[in-house]
Amino acid sequence: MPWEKSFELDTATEKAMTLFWSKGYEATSMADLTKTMGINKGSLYNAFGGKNDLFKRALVQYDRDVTKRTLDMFEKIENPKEALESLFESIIKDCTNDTDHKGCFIVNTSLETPHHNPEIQKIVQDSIAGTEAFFVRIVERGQALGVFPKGLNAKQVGSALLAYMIALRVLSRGAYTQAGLKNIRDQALQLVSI
Amino acid sequence: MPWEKSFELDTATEKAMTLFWSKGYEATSMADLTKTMGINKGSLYNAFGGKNDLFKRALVQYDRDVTKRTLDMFEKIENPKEALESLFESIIKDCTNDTDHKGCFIVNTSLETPHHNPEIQKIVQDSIAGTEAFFVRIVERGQALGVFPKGLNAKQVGSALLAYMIALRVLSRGAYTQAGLKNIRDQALQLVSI
DNA sequence: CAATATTTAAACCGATCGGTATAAACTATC
DNA sequence: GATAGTTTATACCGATCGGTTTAAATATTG
Repeated sequence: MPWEKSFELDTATEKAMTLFWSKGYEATSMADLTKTMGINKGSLYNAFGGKNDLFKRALVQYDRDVTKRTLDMFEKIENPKEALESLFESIIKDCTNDTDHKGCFIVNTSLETPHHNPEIQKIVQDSIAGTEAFFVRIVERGQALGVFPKGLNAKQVGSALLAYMIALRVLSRGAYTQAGLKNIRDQALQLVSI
Repeated sequence: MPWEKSFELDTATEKAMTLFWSKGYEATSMADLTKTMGINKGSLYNAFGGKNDLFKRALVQYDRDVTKRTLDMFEKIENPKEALESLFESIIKDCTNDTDHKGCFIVNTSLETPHHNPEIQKIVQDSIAGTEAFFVRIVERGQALGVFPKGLNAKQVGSALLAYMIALRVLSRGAYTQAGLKNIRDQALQLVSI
């Protein structure tokens, strides 16, 4: 056996991810990708298959390494109220820190969803369903611990928190003011305040 | 004076609008546009200037003929509670009726906003600010009429309603279930329930 | 009909699109 | 060092991109 592939698939995918995340599928060209990923066109096609396959791989990797990882992190916070506060705070902080205003790759893709193939659509749907389930669990745990009102309908409030999060991600791409974002965050947290 | 232009600029723009609305800027080609608008390439460039100018014109026209017109319509409803109910109902109804799942042209564009020129960005920002102001007025009027709780912070609740609306528009593109959309609508209306 | 202006179809432009092929340079194992 | 597989650079593919140009066909006014 003579040689192993010299570049890490996940590392290369991560660079592709950032491009697709920032610019979307259509506006990202293969030339962009090879330049940013630092690998040759031939290697890219050999390793990933094509633009669409690479996009799908990047989306799956984002869901695994960013979305799921972030949610896991916040779910480990013992106080659900603190978990929600930190989560929404981090979304707003993202907005100031990320000069590219990339927002959320999944949310961005969900807007292009009607023009993607079913596989991509399913990844987006599952990811969003996962985020909603996360919010429902947080609400239920908060109720069990007595830090959230017992009377809340956890599923309903979970949907509402998902909605607030998505709106923040959308508006953080540039169409809104920082003050407006904080208003929305405050309203989200007020949903579960006693 | 020999002749007037034979096609209505607004009618042609409306057809372009539907394309951009459904597919986004990048994914819509000049060939798509000339075919759908039913006018020749030369005429299109002569009358509109180019793809970007046409996009801007379509976006302005959408804001005028769809967004503002719709909001005006709902604002004319004397009971603010009914106005909100009808508005959110119509968003959900859009989702079932429109097989293309176009969502909202302004919201769709706001997601691509980082890659559009400042003029386009401003149209999106102003439109969203206008929608927020609409919600604030509705809330204030509802409070004055005693159908909404007096204790609400109208600006905060206005932001929250805007957020719910945006989330509905995003999720109606296909990433969510009909039941989930209704959950979100219910939560939005509960914001102002006594 | 004559004059004027618009629309159309079509060829054309250079650039770029996603994707492929090739051959040389490289790096590992044996 | 020979061998085998990977990488690179590069040229190439047909198709399409946004945009321009040209000339003929068309429609409106005087």
